[in-house]
Parts: sequence; C-alpha cells; structure tokens
Amino acid sequence: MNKLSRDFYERDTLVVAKELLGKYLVYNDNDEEVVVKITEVEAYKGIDDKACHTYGGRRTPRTEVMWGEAGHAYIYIIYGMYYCLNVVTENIDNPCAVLIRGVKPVKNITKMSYNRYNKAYEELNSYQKKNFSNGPGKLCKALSLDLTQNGMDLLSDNLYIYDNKENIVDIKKSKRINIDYAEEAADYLWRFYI
DNA sequence: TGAGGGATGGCCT
DNA sequence: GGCCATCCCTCAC
Repeated sequence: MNKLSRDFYERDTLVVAKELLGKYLVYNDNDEEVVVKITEVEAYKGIDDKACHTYGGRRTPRTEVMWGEAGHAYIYIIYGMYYCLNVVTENIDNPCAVLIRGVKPVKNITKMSYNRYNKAYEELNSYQKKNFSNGPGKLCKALSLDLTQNGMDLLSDNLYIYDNKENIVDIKKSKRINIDYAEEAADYLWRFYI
C-alpha cells in the first residue's frame, strides 16, 4: 500500500491537484472499507485566489484547518445541505486546498449506494447510476463524510489516499465550477479531470 | 440532453 | 441579511 506521504501534500497546489487524479481514496467507516478513484479535482490557491475560502487572509473557525498542516481533510457545508471534501496542501500558514469534485466507486459500492439512496446499487435507475458520485456533495454522501471528519489526518488509517500506480495520461482542464463571484480568478483553468 | 428553479441553513459582515 | 466550491426534479425538445 503506497499511502501518500506528508511530502506529497506539501507542494504546489496545482501539482498536487493534477497528481491526485487516478489515486485511490479510502475511508474506513465502522470497519467497513470504502474505496473510490479520484476523477475530478479543483485547486484553491490561498490568500491570492478570489475563489478560495481563505482569500485575503480570511481566517475563521470554518477555514482553520486550511491554515494548518498539509495532508488533512477540510470539509465544509455548502448550500446548507451538502458537504464538500478538500485536501489541505502547501505549508502551514499558506492556506490552500484541493477540492475533490468527482470519484468512481472501486470497492464496496453496496455500502455507498445505501449511503446515497438507501437502496442496493442494482435497484438504482440509470440516471442515479450515471450521477452516482460525480459531484462534491454526492461523493461525500456516498462515503458518509460530514463535519465529523473535518480536520482528519490523511496519514491516518481511517481516511487516506494511496497511489495505485495507475498511469494517468490524458488530464483535461477547465474553469472551476460555480465561482462566478471570483472575477478574474473565475477564468483560471484550475479544474482537472480524467 | 439541457435549462431553469426551489430547497436549505451555516457562515460571515 | 445576503451569500454560497450543490443537487435533483421538472419540463421542453
């Protein structure tokens, strides 16, 4: 098992974001292991990035984890109803993160399906299967992540990312999603997907 | 297949 | 009091 090291996360956010594609995210929930493959991410580059929660040096209870050590999970509530999972990057006091926007189930899809729809995967309709975990709120629901896991160390045994040694060749990029308020930063091509 | 809109509540000023 | 790194349903085509 090639669990990603602290060094991996303590680097430039754009580099980490791209290299997270194809990696496997593991969550041990009550001794039931769920594994997914990361397929879509976005980079949020700290105090100079108008789309970032820490833009302008904002440091609040919500963003506190981003100001800390790289390799921890930053989870927040969005639109009052959903959770988003981020990975903290760069150094302490340089509050950057990578948002995990999409994943594909690798192991224990049954548990994920019950988390998501309270149904077996085989019972889902084609729309539900197609949109199973292709969004930040959806993947948190599928993995059963909420604020309980905020700040969790990704070098722990409960929540971590490992390198499956898959060769990712064709990385696509685009503007980040739903950050129209971010002026010129809304045009940066900091969304990466495979 | 895509656009349009409602739900919903914590966070921050 | 306004904003928001979303999701899902509806409806039209």
